[in-house]
Amino acid sequence: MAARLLIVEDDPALAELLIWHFEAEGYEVRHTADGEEALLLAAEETPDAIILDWMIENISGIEVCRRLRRVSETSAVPIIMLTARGEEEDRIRGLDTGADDYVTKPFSPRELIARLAAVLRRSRPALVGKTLKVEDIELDPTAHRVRRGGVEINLGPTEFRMLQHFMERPGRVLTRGQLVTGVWGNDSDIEERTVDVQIKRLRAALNIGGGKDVIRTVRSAGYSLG
Amino acid sequence: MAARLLIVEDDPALAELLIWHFEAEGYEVRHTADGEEALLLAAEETPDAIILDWMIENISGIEVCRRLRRVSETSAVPIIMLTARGEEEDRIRGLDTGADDYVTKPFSPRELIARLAAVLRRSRPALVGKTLKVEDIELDPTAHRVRRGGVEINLGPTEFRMLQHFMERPGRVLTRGQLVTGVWGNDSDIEERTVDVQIKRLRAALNIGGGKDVIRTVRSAGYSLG
DNA sequence: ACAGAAGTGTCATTTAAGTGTCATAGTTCG
DNA sequence: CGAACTATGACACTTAAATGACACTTCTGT
Repeated sequence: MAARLLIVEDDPALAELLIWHFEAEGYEVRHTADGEEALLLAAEETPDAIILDWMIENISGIEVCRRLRRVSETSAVPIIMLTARGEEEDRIRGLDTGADDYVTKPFSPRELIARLAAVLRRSRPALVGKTLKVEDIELDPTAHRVRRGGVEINLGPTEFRMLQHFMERPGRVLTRGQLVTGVWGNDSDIEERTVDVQIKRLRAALNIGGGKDVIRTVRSAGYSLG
Repeated sequence: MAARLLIVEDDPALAELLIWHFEAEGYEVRHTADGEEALLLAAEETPDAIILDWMIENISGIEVCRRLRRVSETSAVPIIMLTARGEEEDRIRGLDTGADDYVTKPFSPRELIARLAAVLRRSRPALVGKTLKVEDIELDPTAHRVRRGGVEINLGPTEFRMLQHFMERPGRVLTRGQLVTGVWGNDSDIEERTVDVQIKRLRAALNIGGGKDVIRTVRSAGYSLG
């Protein structure tokens, strides 16, 4: 599963360069030059990370950053800021605003790619080939394998994606809507009730060895793991 | 719950400076100058983050980093590297090795603190103040969880919204009218007396462990928390 | 290509949890 | 004491989630 990236950059030349490099790295890239549009896109598609230029049209990058953090859909998405200035004050303001890292222009694409990998390693370990662990459940994304208490568990594809989605966000409550877009994809017209059924199946599969239920139902909100 | 930090730094002056600053920020700090000892301490105490100098005695910081990543206890702990060099190659090697961020000497403590907060925000959001706290009650909005004195408490949706509403305005007296619009929404036609009932239910839930009542009734005005 | 197995989405139904209102009992304060 | 409020228990009602069944699709091995 390729990581999805949103690049917010209003210099067309730089944008193209970035898109080219990231696509070569296997990322799925969306791009906009406009801050307002960036907010919409981000909320709609919840990318795995956002590359954000400090100075863009309409609103400043820092303001975009702040607003991304305020919206619950995007509050957890890692943000890397691109900035032309090098002063420490600016750096700190960027970080306080909620950026996860910043890269000072001029930079080499290689550096930006390394930074992005580092940031993703934290937030979405599965995208960088790490096994996920929550309580006694282990999920190896590359081997497509799940174990509970050391015992291998068999999951269908949807169950697997759903479990991975949960394990990347342990403890967090996900609404049915978030699960639909996260597990089935952005443009699927799935009944929200179907989520319930899939949850039931996932539960059944995970508890097959007699373990206690690890999926918590949060009434009128959604479900969470662990 | 204070975040626990491990500082690995062999320059005594710098170490002391860092310890002083981080403790002032409320972190619980452990320190060692030795690489091997750092590995032991890290595995034993699994800190919430590690500040690691690039060049230390015995083994290089980069080697420590690599080995921290290899041990399962510490493989997920965020690492910030301190480095004296500024060359890009080194930066990238540091990140590839598994460091989550690096800071180039000389740096200001303020910057390091901001970086640390950024890194922790990713890995342990609960430690960076995303949860609301009033007296011995904690409410985590993303996990949809409430604890009193460390013990988990189960709330219905309305009770949860109501508690959150109070916790966002600690100490403030809210009239029934304000509560109706705040908790039920602007356009709800709810009896004001219903607020009383919901308050009673919230109280019952919060005092389930035998704690004293934290909701104050203000006669002819409303209610307040804390 | 084909049969059988495994997996998936939807619906109707059952079960459970939470909510709003009211009548009544209890408090507070002048 | 009595007026004005607030607390409480009961109950009917709403809303939400779990479940079982079933038709349909996708895989898998032959």
